[in-house]
Amino acid sequence: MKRSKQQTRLRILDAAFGLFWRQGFLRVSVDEIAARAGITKRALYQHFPSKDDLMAMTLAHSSKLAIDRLRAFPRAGEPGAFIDSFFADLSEWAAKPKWSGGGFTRVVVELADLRGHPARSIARNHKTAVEQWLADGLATGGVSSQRERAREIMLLTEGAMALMLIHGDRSYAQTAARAAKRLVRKEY
Amino acid sequence: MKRSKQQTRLRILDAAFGLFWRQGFLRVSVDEIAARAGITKRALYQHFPSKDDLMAMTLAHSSKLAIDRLRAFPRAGEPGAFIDSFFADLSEWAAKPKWSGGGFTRVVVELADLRGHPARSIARNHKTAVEQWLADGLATGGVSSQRERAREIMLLTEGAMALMLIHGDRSYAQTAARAAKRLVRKEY
DNA sequence: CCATGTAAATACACTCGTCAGTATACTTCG
DNA sequence: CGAAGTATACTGACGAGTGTATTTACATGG
Repeated sequence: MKRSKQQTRLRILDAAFGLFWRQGFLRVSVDEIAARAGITKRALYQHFPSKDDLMAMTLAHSSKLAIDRLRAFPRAGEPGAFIDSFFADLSEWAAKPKWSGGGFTRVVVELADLRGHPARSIARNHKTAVEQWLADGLATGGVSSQRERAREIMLLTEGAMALMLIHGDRSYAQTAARAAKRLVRKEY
Repeated sequence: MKRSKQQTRLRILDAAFGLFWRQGFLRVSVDEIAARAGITKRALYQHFPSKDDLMAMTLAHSSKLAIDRLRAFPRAGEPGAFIDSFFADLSEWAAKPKWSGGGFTRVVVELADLRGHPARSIARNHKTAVEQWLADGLATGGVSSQRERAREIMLLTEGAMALMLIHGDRSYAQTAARAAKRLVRKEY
């Protein structure tokens, strides 16, 4: 059962991501992560020095994945359609049976009082990248003041995630999409 | 040092609120709460049967306080001014040195995978009440489609809390206020 | 083709700390 | 007396991280 270092590392990151995402940081034990990765705890600690580091690495890894996914997202064409498909995607994501909100925001909330935690700056960079991606997409669609519009869409997106989680009601994503489309209309 | 049952109960709720709000549910121990309330743990357990119940009672209590505070909020007059003062209040709140986001949202996020937890329905009711309060305020100001507009403002508010926490940048509240004002304009 | 070294992982017991919740006997105040 | 609380020690569980000896599989060189 010899596996390459990289391979095992990835297995651990995948396992950690799935668990952190569903149950948060504090409610997941290192033993659980190791078990899910099909590995012993001792072996896990040969790859990551501590649970906090593992969490930071996990976030960094899933940020990469999420941003790759965004890059593949259809962004050209009319901004209304772009916004619609963006929020439709969000809504579909939230439809997963055990959806527990966005992983990045969740982590930041959970570690809200720990200002210096490495995971927080990763989450910050991630959100900044998404906002930038939105601004680029809007500019491509001919929207002016893309920076402000992109921020507004970020606000609506984060709000939709929180309220969908609180109420278990996905229609908040639709409301957010309608609001976003009105906000980017030229006539306004 | 004889105190009335009600008095002690309130001291505990206050202590718990302060700690839960800053550090979340999991990161606070019952011992800490008791110490902060100036009481022994044993005495605390004569008022609340478990930490989970205490948390639920704490949320219910602080929901009452928050809604009383909202009721005292100036709501009459021009909707633009109403929205401005609402988000200004939010921004000021977030300026507190150790601000850690909204307590209700934080709790829901932290317990995201525990669907049946009593604290969650309290948070849900709270957000519903706030949304209703917003709709009433908008209607008073002559805004039409107040329900949809109120939902949009909720989205912007929750988003602003999340992003202010993530980035440590209060300007998201201003962006949210501007967006909200544009969304309620009659001409739209 | 086989020996042997070595990286990766196992098995498993153990330390140390934390924390929810309990038990029991005592105290204070009205 | 009785309600409210103190003091203090305890149980039982869980979890992060370590120590140590052992095993598996591949690589390389003879």
